[in-house]
Amino acid sequence: MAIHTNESAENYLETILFLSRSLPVVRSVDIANELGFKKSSVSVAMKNLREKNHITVTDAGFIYLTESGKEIAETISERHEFLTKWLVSLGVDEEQAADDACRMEHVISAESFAAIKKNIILD
Amino acid sequence: MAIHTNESAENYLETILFLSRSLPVVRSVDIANELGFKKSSVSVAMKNLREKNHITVTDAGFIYLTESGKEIAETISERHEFLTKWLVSLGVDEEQAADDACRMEHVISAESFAAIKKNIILD
DNA sequence: TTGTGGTGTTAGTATAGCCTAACTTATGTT
DNA sequence: AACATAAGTTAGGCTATACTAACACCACAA
Repeated sequence: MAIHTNESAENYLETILFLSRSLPVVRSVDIANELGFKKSSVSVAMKNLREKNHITVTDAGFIYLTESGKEIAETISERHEFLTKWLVSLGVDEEQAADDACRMEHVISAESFAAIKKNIILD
Repeated sequence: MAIHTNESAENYLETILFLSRSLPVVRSVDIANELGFKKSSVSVAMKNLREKNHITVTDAGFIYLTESGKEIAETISERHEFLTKWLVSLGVDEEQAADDACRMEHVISAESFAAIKKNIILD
């Protein structure tokens, strides 16, 4: 049976990366808004990510990905984009595609994703 | 964020269907053996499935899918087979493919699965 | 200076799903 | 009869992840 080891953590990291592309700095509250979670939930999650050394947080509350955090975020983000585009190219509705991608991106092995990427040409 | 509403339940139902293909009757202990779970866990899960009317259980402990249970089980089972074959056809190792399929099968929307099935010809 | 809004934290709650431990019950063997 | 084995149940524990409630802090405005 699948153990969702880190799905939640992966999502937070991906969101931090995503937000960092449009915001000058990323704060807990930005993540909460983006994900529709309460700030207390994000606060606890950030504490965990800090303990795992996937992020650093400045005194001002600005959140930055560490090397390991960036690596995870980029992996998930790449999958997200690819899977979304792929589903859309198959005729799936944008929103639904993004939604499904958001769940699939966490459960595919590196091996399978590589195989999919190699065999499916987009654009 | 994804809410794994029924991943566990879906898996149990799929397993019941799977076992019913090779066993004369399916009992809790068979499910526990198949999934590598403890019988107490299965017992509780069966209680939930019973309450949701996805299975019926005879006095002798034989488990049968109801219409709704069968429908879910068949949906998931079809996805499992399709996704596994697909990944294998892309060069993914049998075991890894089955493993990934087992996780993907629960998170894909009906719309996306239909689109994938329509666009990918296997065999 | 006092008050208000925005941000973050902590504590405690709830649910899902697995686990171990302990128990009941039925069956079957000696 | 007595005990072992197999099957199922219940109670309680643990982890992950979200939640609400309550509070601390800061900065700015009246």
